[in-house]
Amino acid sequence: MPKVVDHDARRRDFIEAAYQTIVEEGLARTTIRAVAKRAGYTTGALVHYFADKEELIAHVLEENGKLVRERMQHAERELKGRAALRQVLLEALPLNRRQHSSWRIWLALWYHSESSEAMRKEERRRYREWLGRISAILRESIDLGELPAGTDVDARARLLVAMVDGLGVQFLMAGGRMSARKLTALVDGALDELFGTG
Amino acid sequence: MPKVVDHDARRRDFIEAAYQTIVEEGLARTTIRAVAKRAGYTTGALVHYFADKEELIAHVLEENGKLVRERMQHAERELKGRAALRQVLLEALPLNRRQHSSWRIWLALWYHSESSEAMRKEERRRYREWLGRISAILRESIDLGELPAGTDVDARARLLVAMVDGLGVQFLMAGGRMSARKLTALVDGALDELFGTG
Amino acid sequence: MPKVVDHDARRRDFIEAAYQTIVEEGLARTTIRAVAKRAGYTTGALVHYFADKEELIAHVLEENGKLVRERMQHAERELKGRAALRQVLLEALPLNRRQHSSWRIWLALWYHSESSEAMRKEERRRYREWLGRISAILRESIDLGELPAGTDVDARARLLVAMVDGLGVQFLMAGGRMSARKLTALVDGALDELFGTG
Amino acid sequence: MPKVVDHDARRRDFIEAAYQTIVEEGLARTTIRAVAKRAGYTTGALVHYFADKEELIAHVLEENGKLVRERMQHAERELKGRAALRQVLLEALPLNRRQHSSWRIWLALWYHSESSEAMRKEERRRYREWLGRISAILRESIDLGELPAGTDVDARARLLVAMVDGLGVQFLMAGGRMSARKLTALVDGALDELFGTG
DNA sequence: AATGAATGAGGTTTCATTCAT
DNA sequence: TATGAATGAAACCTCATTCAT
Repeated sequence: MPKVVDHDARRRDFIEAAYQTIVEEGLARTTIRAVAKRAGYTTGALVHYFADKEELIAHVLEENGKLVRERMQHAERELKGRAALRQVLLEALPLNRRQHSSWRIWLALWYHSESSEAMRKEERRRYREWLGRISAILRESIDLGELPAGTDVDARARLLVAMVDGLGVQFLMAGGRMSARKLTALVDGALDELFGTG
Repeated sequence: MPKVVDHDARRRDFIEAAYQTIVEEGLARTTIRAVAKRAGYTTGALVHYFADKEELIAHVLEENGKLVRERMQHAERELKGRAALRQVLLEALPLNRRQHSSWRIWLALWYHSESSEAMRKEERRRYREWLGRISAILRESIDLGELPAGTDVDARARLLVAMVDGLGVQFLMAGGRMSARKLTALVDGALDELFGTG
Repeated sequence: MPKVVDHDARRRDFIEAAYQTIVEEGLARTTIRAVAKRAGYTTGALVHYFADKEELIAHVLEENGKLVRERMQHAERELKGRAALRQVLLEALPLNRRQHSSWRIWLALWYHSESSEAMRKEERRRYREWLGRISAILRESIDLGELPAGTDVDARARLLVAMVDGLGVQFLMAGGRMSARKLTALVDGALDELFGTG
Repeated sequence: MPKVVDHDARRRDFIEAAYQTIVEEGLARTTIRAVAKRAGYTTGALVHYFADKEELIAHVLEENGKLVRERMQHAERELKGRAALRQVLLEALPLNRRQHSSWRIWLALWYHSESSEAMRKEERRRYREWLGRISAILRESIDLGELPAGTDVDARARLLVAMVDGLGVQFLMAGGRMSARKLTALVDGALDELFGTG
């Protein structure tokens, strides 16, 4: 019998180590040595689980997507219409530690997407999900009578996603000079306007 | 007798070469060798003008900011109120070749801002300018009667900047799947709403 | 009770797998992982049967020698004198798939012989066999009256072996630009001369 | 002014170091580290002159070809007909230190030719030269009346080249058990037969 | 007997930086 | 000032070998 090792658990270890390294050091400084060391193994061990660096990074992206998705789905399950929309948008912003990490990944994604097919692919998937999710909630809001029937759902969804992406960047770049409260207020202001409650 | 050299002109050569290299190859592939070669000099020459790579990059960022500023100022000189706002927002989006280049720089900025003080500093300057410019136009619109007097100028400005940043990223990531026309329509839709002309 | 395993059969599996890998990938790319995988086992299993890589390779060489020997012996059993000589020489050339494989092994042997005692040893054995075989057939030809009694058997044998080795290399390097027919014609021309039938 | 360096001389240094390393250690152990060290530089320096390992090796092959060519041409200038042929054949055999080195290169060439286009190309060039040279001398011998007019020059040339290649390998593999005198005697025996003087 | 995870040395390559000229 | 050769650290990747199970 082989040395008893939970192969999947070990893979998760490396993915988690890579995730944390990207978040803390940036993708450029995320070397396989650094990842392996953080995970408590040697570089050679990492290669057992991921053929090369690119494959490892791809898994990190996938993992990040999965985490975000779960948080969003949770918000949708609990709430409806405007309340759900608000929760999903806030959940996407870098207000807490987990989301802050996801944002570091996204910035890396945006930056590298011009030179990496894997990155582009992942980023497109992210947008597709985002737009689909927001659109669904908007249609729900229409059904609930919160929004007028003639609302251009697709355009609205794109503008909301843009707002979140843009506010997220602003918040990150402010480096503590913008409060979470202010960020939330901006989102609520936009929602007030959208739902005609301003 | 010292060799007569236009020190500033030479510096601009290197900055321009670095700018083009970042835009075309990405910051990761922007080696000082590549920059020096593109400028028509050797690595050793570059070192005379910039202490290290980071200093060179910082100057590229500054240069990029200057270029964008000039385009914006031009738009402001020619137009007023809503028309000026529209022009400034469109000017910021990656619709033409020049703006596309600036966006490549910004993505690099965002990505590296966590690990580079120079990047953070430049990015904060960019936001300050952006917000100041938009706020000024919004106030102008209020004066012109295009917007109600009670408009929260600061919040509006932040949301507009966020929209532009977010839409810019969406457009870049779409990689040709989103038309310039559609992007413009999204901005116009947002302006219609803001100015109550939807 | 120990697990019942046909030790020799398992060893042959590995040797055969290594043989095929060398032939198809070259000795440089013949990693023990690749061999083990091709054999349907893991690297750890291979180690049970061969102390290290060199020992495995040595067995491949031995196996290859055995295969060639069998083909030659078959030719000798069926034919006599010049006819046997012709058959043995042609059997040695890389005209068919099996022989092509042996030639890949020999080229590896020649190349590595300077740095590997095992290789040198195997190669010397190959020559000893070759020369003994050819010499025996030449003496047979003398007995049959096909060759004059004064023939310098040893020199003749060495020149014939050299011819085969040299032609084999030419054929392999030509990479399809030399036909099997032409190769055969060259051998027949040499035999015509040797046996005074040109 | 730059550091004064004879660029071509430096390249030759590296090529010579690589040549010696291949000869003494074999191509497999010819690492760029080893080559650079032997040349007295660091690995980084080597990269200034050769983009990668393959390019360096290609130059070694070319250099080797040049050396052999020069020796052959010298033999041809001084002698005619059979005497020239004898000299060229002996010059090709690994009888002296210089030729011994060339043979190590050729064995590497043969071995790696299946997996390297550069190797195949170089080897084909070697054969073309070889055959052309021998054919020319054979035609000269016909003109001189040393050989009958009907001699099949092409077939003869191929057999002579094969003989030399085969004898060279035998000699190398014998590892000192075959004397230079014996090797020369074998060649002379073959020439006696060819020129009808046996 | 067999597994296959893990090690760690060693390979090629890239590149910011230094420095003799 | 300018050159560009040279350094040397660090990156990714490969792989024979070891060893706990």
